[in-house]
Parts: sequence; structure tokens; C-alpha cells
Amino acid sequence: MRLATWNVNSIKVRLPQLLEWLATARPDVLCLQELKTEAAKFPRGELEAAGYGSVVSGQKTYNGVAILSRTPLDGVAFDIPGFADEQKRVIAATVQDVRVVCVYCPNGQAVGSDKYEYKLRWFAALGSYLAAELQKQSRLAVAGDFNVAPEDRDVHDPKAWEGQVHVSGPERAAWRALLALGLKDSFRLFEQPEKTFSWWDYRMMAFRRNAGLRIDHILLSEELARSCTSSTVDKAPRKLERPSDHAPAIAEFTSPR
DNA sequence: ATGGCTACGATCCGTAGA
Repeated sequence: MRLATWNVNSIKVRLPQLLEWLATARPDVLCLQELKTEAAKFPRGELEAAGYGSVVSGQKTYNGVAILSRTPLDGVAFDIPGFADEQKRVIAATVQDVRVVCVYCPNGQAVGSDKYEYKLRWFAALGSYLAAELQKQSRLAVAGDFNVAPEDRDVHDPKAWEGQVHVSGPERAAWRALLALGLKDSFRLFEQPEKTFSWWDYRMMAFRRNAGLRIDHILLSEELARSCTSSTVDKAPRKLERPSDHAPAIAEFTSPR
């Protein structure tokens, strides 16, 4: 199975690029974030015509997540159980024998802000949710925009970013708490090129300078990690006219015999 | 030098992203 995640920063603007990317990259499952639209306006028909079914949790203007799949999506679940939140950031579904959780983690704005406190509370709630999911499903994938660069090697200029939101100690501790549940960062299962990132600021010609962060991740349960054969970032869509500021990440794993 | 884009939904600027 080839599983991908992409923060498209508006499904309406990015639909042509998404259809093109689906045709070339051919993922079996794709987690989408930052749809910025209500579920009723999600382009279900166009994606269906491209061979993908979809489940969607949308809202106007902000957030919004979806899972696309070439094979049936079952057991759809929304949000984080027990965590009161208006923001549409989580959707889960089962594809074949894999439980897929698609996440759009909060940005956090600035260390110490209300949004930062919300981000940390949100991560704690996500951890409880994923711990429960792991009890039920040994084949679990959690893919999305985590808005955390786990280590300094995931940051183009660690000195400049030191202590800032996305790299601060409490955020990285929240990330490590997810790993402590038994989840693996699929990207780090393999030798990787240095300075591989998944997000680049629209300003300051950041993409041309490769001034980015690796904040989009695919976490795998131990059983899935054992059968994972690759995990990469596809920079190609970031090079197009009017791109998303994020690039897709893709992991591939084999099915059990 | 603390900005610099981009998208959205409201107007012709404010909010948010990261």
C-alpha cells in the first residue's frame, strides 16, 4: 500500500494540481489537510471520476481534513473523542486492513500564546486517542501536518529557529510522546538526503533557498513499520505555479502474507 | 530591518498560516 499525506492549503485552488498528482504518484490512500471548505463543497465527484472515494470533515475558511482511497473506506470516525473542539482537524477510516488517522495539528502561532497552549492540549488529547486506537488495531498509520519539526536536522536553520513555535521543547516533547506509544516516524526508518523538508514559506524565496521545515509526517505502528519499504517527500508539486506551501509525503508498505 | 506571500471572506483590510 502506498499512503500519502498533503496539506493542500485550499482544495478549491489546488484541485487541478491534486488530480495531476494523483495521476502521476498513484497513491492508494491520501490524507488531505487544510481543505478550507465545507464538506458539501468538497469536489467528491471529480475525485470519484479520478478513481478515488473520499470521506471529509470540512468547515468554512479554516482547517478541514479528508481521506481519499482507491479501495473502500470503512469505519469513518471524526475528531478526537472526548476532546471538545470546533475545529475540523481529525478524520479516521479503515482501508483494507489498515486504520488510517488523518491529522491537521494546530499551528500554535507563537510560544506562550493561547493558540500554543491549545496546541499542547490538543497533542495530549491526540496521544490518548492514538493509545486507544493502538489497543484496537495493530496496523495503524497516522498521517498529516503535525506542525512540529521533530529534530534540528528537520530545520533549515536551527539557530534561527531555536525556541520558536514548531521546534520548541514542549512541542518536541509532545511529538516524542507519540513515538513513545509505539509509533515510528516512517521517514527516519531509512537513509535520507540531508535537508529534506516538507514546508517552505511563501515569502523570501524560501523554496528556492530550501529554507524549509519537515513538519508533515507519516507515523506507523510497529507492525506497519516492519513492512515499510520507503518513505519520501515529493517536492515536485511545490515547484508548480501557485503551489501549496507544503509538499506531499509518501510511505509504502507491503501487505501481510 | 520583525517585513517579505497566499487564501479566505469580508470589503478595498483583517485574520491565519508556519
